[in-house]
Amino acid sequence: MAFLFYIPPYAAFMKRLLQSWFVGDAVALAPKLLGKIIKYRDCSGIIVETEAYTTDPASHGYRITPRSQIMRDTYGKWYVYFTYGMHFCANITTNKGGIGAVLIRAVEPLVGTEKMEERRGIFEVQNLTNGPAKFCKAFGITKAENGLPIAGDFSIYDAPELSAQEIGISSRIGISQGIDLPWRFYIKGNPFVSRKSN
DNA sequence: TACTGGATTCACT
DNA sequence: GTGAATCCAGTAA
Repeated sequence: MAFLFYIPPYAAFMKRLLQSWFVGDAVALAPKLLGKIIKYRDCSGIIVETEAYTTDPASHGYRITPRSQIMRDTYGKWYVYFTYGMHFCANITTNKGGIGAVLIRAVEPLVGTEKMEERRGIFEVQNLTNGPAKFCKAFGITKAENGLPIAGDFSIYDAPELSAQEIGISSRIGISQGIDLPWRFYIKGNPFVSRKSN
C-alpha cells in the first residue's frame, strides 16, 4: 500500500522498456521484472510476482507445439493462453532461438481499480490481481492479446524507485536435471503476492 | 474423431 | 482441505 504514495513523484520519470530489454534467460529476467509497472489500456499496476518457464517438464516449452512456438521464436511479446476452461494467463517471451517465457503471476493495482473491480465482479482491491488469471481478467487480457509486442497500449515501464525491494524466491526440482530450479520470484511482504508464494 | 488433462479460482466443508 | 467449473490444446488412433 505504501507504494501508492509514490506514484505522482516518479510517474513523470517512468521509462518504457523496449522490446530488446526482454531478451535473455527467463530465469534471469523474471526477478528483474519485479517492481516494473505494467500498463494495458485503462489499467496499470506494479509487477509483484513472476514465474520463469524454460524447458523443464512443467513448461509449455518442454515440447514446442503450435501454441507454444512463440516461446521459442520471439522475445518481447505477449504469450497469452487459455487454461482450465475458463482462465487466461499472460507471459512475456524472452528468447529467440532458445526457449523461455515469464508468467506474470500478480500485480499491485495502481490505476483503473474501478475498471478492474467491474471486470472481476468483486470489490476487494487486495483480491483483484493476486493471481495470474485474476490479473488477466482484471486487466481485460484475453487470447486476443496473444502475440502482441510489448509496446504501445500494452507496455512495461521502469520505475527505479520500486526496483530495490527485497525479493523472495521459490524453487522446484527440475525433473529433467534433478536440480533445484529458481521458479517463482516475488516482492517479499507485498500483500498482492498470491498466497502460495508468501 | 475422441479422449485427457491443465502454469486456476472459488465455493463449500 | 477438497472438489467443481469448463473448454481448449495436445495426443493417440
